[in-house]
Formats: sequence, C-alpha cells, structure tokens
Amino acid sequence: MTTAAAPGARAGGRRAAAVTMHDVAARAGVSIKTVSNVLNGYPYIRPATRDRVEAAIADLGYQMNVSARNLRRGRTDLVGLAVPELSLPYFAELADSVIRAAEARGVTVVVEQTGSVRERELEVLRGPRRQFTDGLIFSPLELGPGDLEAFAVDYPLVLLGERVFDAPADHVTMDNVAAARAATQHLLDLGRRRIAVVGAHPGESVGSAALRVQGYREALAAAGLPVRPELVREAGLWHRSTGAEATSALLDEGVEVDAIFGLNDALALGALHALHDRRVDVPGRIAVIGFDDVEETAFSSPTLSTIAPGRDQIARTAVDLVLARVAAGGEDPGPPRRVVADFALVARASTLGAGA
Amino acid sequence: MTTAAAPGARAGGRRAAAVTMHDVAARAGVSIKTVSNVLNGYPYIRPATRDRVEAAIADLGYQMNVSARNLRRGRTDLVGLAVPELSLPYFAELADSVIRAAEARGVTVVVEQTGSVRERELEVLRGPRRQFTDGLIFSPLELGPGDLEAFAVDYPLVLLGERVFDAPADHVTMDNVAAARAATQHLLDLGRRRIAVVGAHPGESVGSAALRVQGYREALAAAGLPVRPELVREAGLWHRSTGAEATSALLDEGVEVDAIFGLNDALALGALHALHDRRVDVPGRIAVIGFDDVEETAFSSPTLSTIAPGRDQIARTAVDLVLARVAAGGEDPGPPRRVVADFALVARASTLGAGA
DNA sequence: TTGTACGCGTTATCAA
DNA sequence: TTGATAACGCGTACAA
Repeated sequence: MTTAAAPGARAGGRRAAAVTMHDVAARAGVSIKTVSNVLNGYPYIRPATRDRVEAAIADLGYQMNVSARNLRRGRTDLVGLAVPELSLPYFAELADSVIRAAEARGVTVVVEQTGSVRERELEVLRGPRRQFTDGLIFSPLELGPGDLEAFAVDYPLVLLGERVFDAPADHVTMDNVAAARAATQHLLDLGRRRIAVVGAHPGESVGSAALRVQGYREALAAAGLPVRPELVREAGLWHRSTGAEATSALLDEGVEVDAIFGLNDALALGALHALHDRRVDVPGRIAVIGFDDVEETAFSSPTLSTIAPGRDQIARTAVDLVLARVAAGGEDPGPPRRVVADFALVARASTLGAGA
Repeated sequence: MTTAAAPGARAGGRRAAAVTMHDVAARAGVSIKTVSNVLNGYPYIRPATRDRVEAAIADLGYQMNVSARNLRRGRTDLVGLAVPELSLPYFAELADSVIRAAEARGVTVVVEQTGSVRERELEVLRGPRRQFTDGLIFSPLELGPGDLEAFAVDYPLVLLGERVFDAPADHVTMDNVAAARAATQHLLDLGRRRIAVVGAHPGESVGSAALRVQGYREALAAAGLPVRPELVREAGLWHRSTGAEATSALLDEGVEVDAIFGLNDALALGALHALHDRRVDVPGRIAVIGFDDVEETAFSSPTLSTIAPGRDQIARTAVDLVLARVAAGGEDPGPPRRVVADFALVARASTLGAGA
C-alpha cells in the first residue's frame, strides 16, 4: 500500500459556517417562522413573501440543518435494513430494491449486516442504531419462532422471510410452498420423474428449507409419485459450494435422477457447476431449477430456470408498511399485517434446453 | 399479493415516552452534567456517583436521544457510500467491506445508488443527504477528469476507482496497470501467446478500461509480442452478457486465440459462458482470467483466475480517510491524500486446469 | 468532582 | 397571512 499527498489543492474539510433560518429571515425581512413555512410548503403565504424568502435562500445558499429538524420532529426519515450480508447476491439485490423503494418515498436506508449470527440479529433489534432510525426492515436467518419476545419492540418493524410468522410485527413474505410446488410441477410437466431436491434441512420445521421441501412433496404427491429419501439431499449452508457437493454426492452414489431442484439459486448454480464438471448434459440428462431469480441466473451456462419472488414488490411493500406505522405515530398500532407477495416461474435453458 | 391482519397482538408503534438525562439525573440525585459525564466516559467521577447514575440509567431504560446529540455536536457519525448499484457483485462486496470497516469505527453507513447515471452522480455530491452525513465515500462511473469542480466540496470526500485522479479529494485506488500486467504475465508464463483482452473502451483515455488495457500492452511488449488489434475486443458495459458476446464474436471471426483476459470478472465469467456453449476446453484450448475477485469466481465452472484488489484494505482505508478529515474538523484540511492499495493474482482452474 | 445555565437550529403554539 | 417565543435533549463554559 502506498500513500502520498498530492501537492497544491486543499481537500474539502468541514462545511462552511452554517447559514441558518435566522440569516435567511433577516435577509428576506421576515420572521424565522415564515422561512420555515416556505420550506415546508405551508400554503397560506403571500406570493411576494415567498419569493423574497426563496431569493434569500438562494442568495445565501441556505441548507436546512437536518439534526435540528430531526430533534424537533422526533423523526429522522432513516430506516434500517438488516440482512445477513450483502455478499450474498439475493440480499444485495434485495437491498438494491429496498433502497430504491425508500428513495421514492423520501427516506434513506441504513444497511446493517448480521452475518447470520444470532447474537448480532438480537443486537440489530435493540441496538443503538434503533435510536436514530424511524423503523426497521429485518430479514432474520437465525432467530425463529422461539424468539417471539425479541420481536416485540416499540418501533415500527417489518419482518422478511420465512423464519417467523407469529411475531408481533408486520411481515412480508411469499408463498414458499406454492412456489416450490410450481417449480417441481414445472419439472414434472417436462416429463421428469426422478426429481432430486438439494438444500434440505432435515431437522427443521420452520424456515425456507422446510416450506420449499413441503412444496416439493406436495407436487410429487399430486402427481402420484413417491418421495424417495435418496433424492432429498441435505445442504446446511445455501451456497454454491454446498450445492455442488450435494450434487456430486448424489451422482457418486449412483442415484438415478433426471432433475434437480435447488432450494435457492446458489445451490442450483452449484449443481450446474458439478454437472458441468462431470460432463452431464443439462437439461438433456438432468434438468435444473433454482429459487430466487438472482441476476446471475440469467447469465449462467446454461441459463437457470428459477422462481422469481417479486423482489421489487416485496421491497415496496416492506417500505410502505414501516412508513405507515411511522406516520401513525403513537396512535393505536393495530394488529400486525401479513402480506404475501406474488411469485412467478421463470423457465430458462436449464430446464427447457438451448432453444429457450 | 395477499394482505391480512393478524388477530390478537398489537404491533410495535412509536417508542415509549422518552426518558431524558433529566430523568436519570433526578433518579440518581445528581445533575444532568454528571449523567452526561458518565455517558461520555469522563474520567473524574467518584465511583459511587458513577454507580448511582448507571443504576438509574438501567432502571429507567434510558437511551440517549441521538438527534439532540447530533445537533449539539454538529456531527452524525453517519457516512455516505455511493456506488453504481448493489446488484453488481463487485459493489455489493465493496459495500459489505465498507460497512464492516465503518462499524468497527463506530460509524454507520448510508448506501446510495447512482445507477451510473451522470446526473445522479452529481446529485450525490451536492444532494440533501450531504446534510446529515459526516462525509462521503464515492465510486463514480460517469463523472471524470472533466468534472473536477464537482468534486471540490466542503465536506470530507473519498473517491474510489479510476475515473479521476486529480480531484481535490482523497483517493483510494490500486495500480490497475501493474495488476493488468500481472494478469497478462500470468498467461504468458503459462505459454499463451495469442492473448485476447475483452472489455476495451477504444475512445477512452481514463478509467479502468484504459489502464488495464495499458497493462496488457505493457506485458506483451515486455515479452516482445505485438499487440494484435483483432485480439483487443470492445465491450462497453462490463456485464456477463457483453463478455459472452465479445467472446462469441471473437470465435466467430475465426481469430486464433489461446487465452482471454476479461477486464473484470463479469466479462470473464461471460467469456466462460460463451466458451462453455461452444464446448471449448478451458484452459486446455483457451485460458481465462478476470479482474476483481468477486466471490462468484471461486465457484464458477471452471473456477476463475483473477486479480484480487484487496477490497477490505480499500474499504478500511477509505473509511479511515473520511474519518480523519471529520476528526480534523475545520482545521487546515491539507492536501488530498492518494492511497494505492495492494493487489494479488489469484490463480485458479481457468488458467491452471482442473488440478488447481 | 459536580452543578448551572445557555445555545445548537428547527418546529409548533398561539396570538396578532 | 405572519410573528414571538417556547420547547426538543444534549454538550459545555464557567462557576462552585
């Protein structure tokens, strides 16, 4: 690492001595309250007055002191977004959507990473950042149904994901069971009969894994097919590497299989990787489908069929829910709201073949 | 989309009526100043007093009002991070690192997305968010050497990337020329002689493309090899799709080639995709190397050799630079600082082969 | 070692 | 339609 100081220019230090509403008021020959009124779009102002104030604001380059406003209003227009980590494409893309949705509503997002560590997820809920945030959008991966009290907070909270369903907080999710059913049905429709699922969490009864495996089972049952244990493959972490490993194990064991349902895209991409290594034709011999529709799925080789969970809709809804509670202020919070977002099957080459 | 209200429980509304320092002071039988002293770790406090205050804080569940503190101190402990978009893995991972580095120093990050739109990049520099942010870490993709005045701001600003080098602001970058030289040299060391580069921006003289192509040229020159125009392939956007297209065009034209240097990982992964489609053996017939070391490169098929730019170091340095200026307050800002971070070549299967 | 009192820049409540 | 003035909650001279 090399450090150097460029000669000549000075770099920006602190902002110039602040010009306040008082200065603007003096310049415009009005009271400070009138300046405030102009700034806040108060309607009953004589046009001439408004013009003088606006001119003064422009002349002086006045910019409101946000901290003072926040102190006075008891609100910051900041919302927290807590996700496991941005390095995971699904959450990076979710954050992208949330930031856009928030921006459209004039609020700013503070991103916090929990690293999927239980202790940090708890900290996110009661940590110091809640002090300067109007509300929180939180996608937990460790906290579950046993932690309901932890979600009983006194600020607007919107939960994302499939870990908890009965917390005293708003919740935005999608129908994971139906979506997994659709993914499996898609494979069945293509004539596949030995469909493996990769990413199961055997012991668990909550979370995305359990729900998606259930959808897989339901689809097979509806088609009159048995759920073969050797086709339900475990993968604790939903990463490409574990998806590749699970797929390799499946093939090594000589299990007969003609399709793989990765419980998320990372797993399915890992499966694609393993199949590629072994020169297995996809979808000729084995079709593959994932879940999440991260951008990468449109560029893998072959492109990956998947379930699109409606990220933008989820993000918009989550932002709207927090802001609704923020706007409600102290008034009767009312019961938690549950929103189930739409999903769509996106069929690509990994199931349809090169022509797709 | 389905919306429902859960029966029973109330969801969290607004925080309970705030308990202030006054309340704590009263409860502890001390003055508000003493409470403040305890909170700020002022050393000269009688242990007994401190204990009483801390007990009162615990009893009352006191939490400091951050807006009031910010107003008083003229600082928010918030820094902005402006990137093109989080959907691009490189920037998602950079944001991840910056957020971690900031957290370690007790500051919080506000992520802003410019979408690589010139107008939005300008807005980031002088928009309203600068009002409640102590400083900004900015990775521009559109603004360039012609916009130096835009970077002359009166708040702590740290620039990232290769768009501008002479702005009156701190700058953290890496030696793109040397890194590209190393990538090319790696291919030369493996005996490759017809090395294509994908992602060139023919007209440009600034930015990552120009610098990396220069490194490529230098390495070839040092090896006594000519730079063949037909091996320097353009790709405006550095996406997987453009990398795949450029690679396809290269092959379609029947150009003889035994290695491809993607100017970033997305391009290289796209090249891998195109080569896979055409059943070209990598690295048997064509070796591929990228640039950035995004996590995906460790999981592609085959795994991708690349240049690791030292993300964490860059993030830490950037955060330290802004905070140093924040701490300096109004005092003589001094000249802009330039930091050149280290890089490392990461050789994987796409150049070394399956055994790697 | 601790307390008093003022000011940070806004918004809100009145009254005019 | 506009103005005076009191909060908002905390930091900090200055005093004790």
